[in-house]
Amino acid sequence: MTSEELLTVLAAVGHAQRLRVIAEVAGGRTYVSELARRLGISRPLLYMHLERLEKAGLVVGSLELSKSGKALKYFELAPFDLRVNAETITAAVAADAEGTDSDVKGNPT
Amino acid sequence: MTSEELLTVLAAVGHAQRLRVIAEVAGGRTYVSELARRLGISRPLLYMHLERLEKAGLVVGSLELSKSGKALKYFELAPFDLRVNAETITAAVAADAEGTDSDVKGNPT
DNA sequence: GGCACGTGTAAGTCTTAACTTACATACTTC
DNA sequence: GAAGTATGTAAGTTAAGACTTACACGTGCC
Repeated sequence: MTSEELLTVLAAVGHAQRLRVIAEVAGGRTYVSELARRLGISRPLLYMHLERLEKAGLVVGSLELSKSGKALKYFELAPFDLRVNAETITAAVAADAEGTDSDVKGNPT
Repeated sequence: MTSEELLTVLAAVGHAQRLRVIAEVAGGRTYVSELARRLGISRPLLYMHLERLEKAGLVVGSLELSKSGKALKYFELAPFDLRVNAETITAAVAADAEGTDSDVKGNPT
């Protein structure tokens, strides 16, 4: 994991609104407009946050058609469990310095 | 842990420069000016980042006197291991709601 | 005393992210 | 076809961080 990837997740999660979004989505899948109402924020704003969370791989969205024919964009939580400690961070920063060699270390024994 | 506390850590760690700072300090304690040179950033800027990291409890600084009499501000890594997952986040957001009766959901227990 | 090296901080600039407003599109129901 | 609800995005404003420059202060050394 490069520091850029790590940063994408950390920066995504390092914001009050997005923390609330995650908490809400963790309670069950919802569609955007409904979520915006629940959180009391504007839909475009929520949209931006969801985009960022999705890019970080924390939530996944899917456009679905209700049986009434209306298009609803549902979001649900993606399984994630990131460890933030000195080891994770130094490894990520070191991965940058390694240049092109991505140095896959799934099991740093 | 409230979301504010969680956020302090996540926001502190969610920045490229600070990631590098942590990685560098993880390699051993150093004083500010030396660290600034190594990272190639200005001392006041580093100062700000260190302040933020310290506030988040990720590093600890101590002003020491070298035997030559010069004051050096040393920083070293604080032990930390935070888990970033749905559970941590929902718990933190829920902790906020405790004590504030602003929004009681339609699920009275 | 003047230079080199260190800490600490104030004040400004600049960049980026967050947020708002507004509009286009689509389908349902009345 | 107008009203309601939904998605999607563009364009603008505002707020927040990040970053720079500059200075005050202290100590050791030539």
